[in-house]
Amino acid sequence: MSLTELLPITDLNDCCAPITREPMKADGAEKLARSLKALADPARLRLLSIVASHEDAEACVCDLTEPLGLSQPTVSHHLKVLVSAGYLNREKRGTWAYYSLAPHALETVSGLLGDL
Amino acid sequence: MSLTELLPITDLNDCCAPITREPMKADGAEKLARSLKALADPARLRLLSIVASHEDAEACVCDLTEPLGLSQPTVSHHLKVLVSAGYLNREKRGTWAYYSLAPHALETVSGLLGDL
DNA sequence: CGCTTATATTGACAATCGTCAATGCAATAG
DNA sequence: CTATTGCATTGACGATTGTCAATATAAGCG
Repeated sequence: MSLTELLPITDLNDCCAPITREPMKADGAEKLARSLKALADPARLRLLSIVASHEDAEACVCDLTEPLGLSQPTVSHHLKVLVSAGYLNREKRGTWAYYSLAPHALETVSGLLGDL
Repeated sequence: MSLTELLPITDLNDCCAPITREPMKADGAEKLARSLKALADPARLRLLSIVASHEDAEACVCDLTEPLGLSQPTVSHHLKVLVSAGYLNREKRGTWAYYSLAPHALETVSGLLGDL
């Protein structure tokens, strides 16, 4: 996945007309596929799920490395993919980086799948 | 994606308890990731969308090759991925193979994302 | 200033993926 | 039977991915 080309989830809203039964255009299909690819990894799904179940729905990298059983650079990499795709927000406070769920990102992509 | 290990979508229903705010287990994350990976490709999203917008929601390979601009073997490959993941059903009638949407597959995965 | 701690980046590697040309396999037509 | 048509499979190829070790950056502490 090329990180530099990821679009925020909000751009997905115009990937396809919501009600019509027309086939998806190539452009919309690529946008949606990019958003799904960012989600389609067990480590990233667990990261989202751990963040979601934390108090205040935020967590720092140190909270995430051990439960996943992956190295710290690998966790940082997955977090970057999720931020680039618009699923997570990143806030740096002091030495720590706190990740939190982006408000409607998951609902948006989930809704688009339902309309497919 | 290893085609032999794909599970039917129905198996996703026990990938994680629906309401709880517990982090996903590794096993459930892998199942859901496999289902999402099958979806996370522009050609496959367009295939689903074309099938969905057809009369009777079914189409043969000959209907699908030209609108995608991909070779026939490539289209057959993508269709196989979608069938293995449980998104499409395949019925052979005479020389033709007709693909149709599996009834609740997309809703299931879409619902799981919403609960994440 | 140097030392420690938390996170990010780089570079490498094996594994997987998407694609096509060539070929195989069934089912129908003649 | 042979020829044709629709689809599947195989094998190859470059491209992308997930992972880690090593290194870099940056913030706080002494």
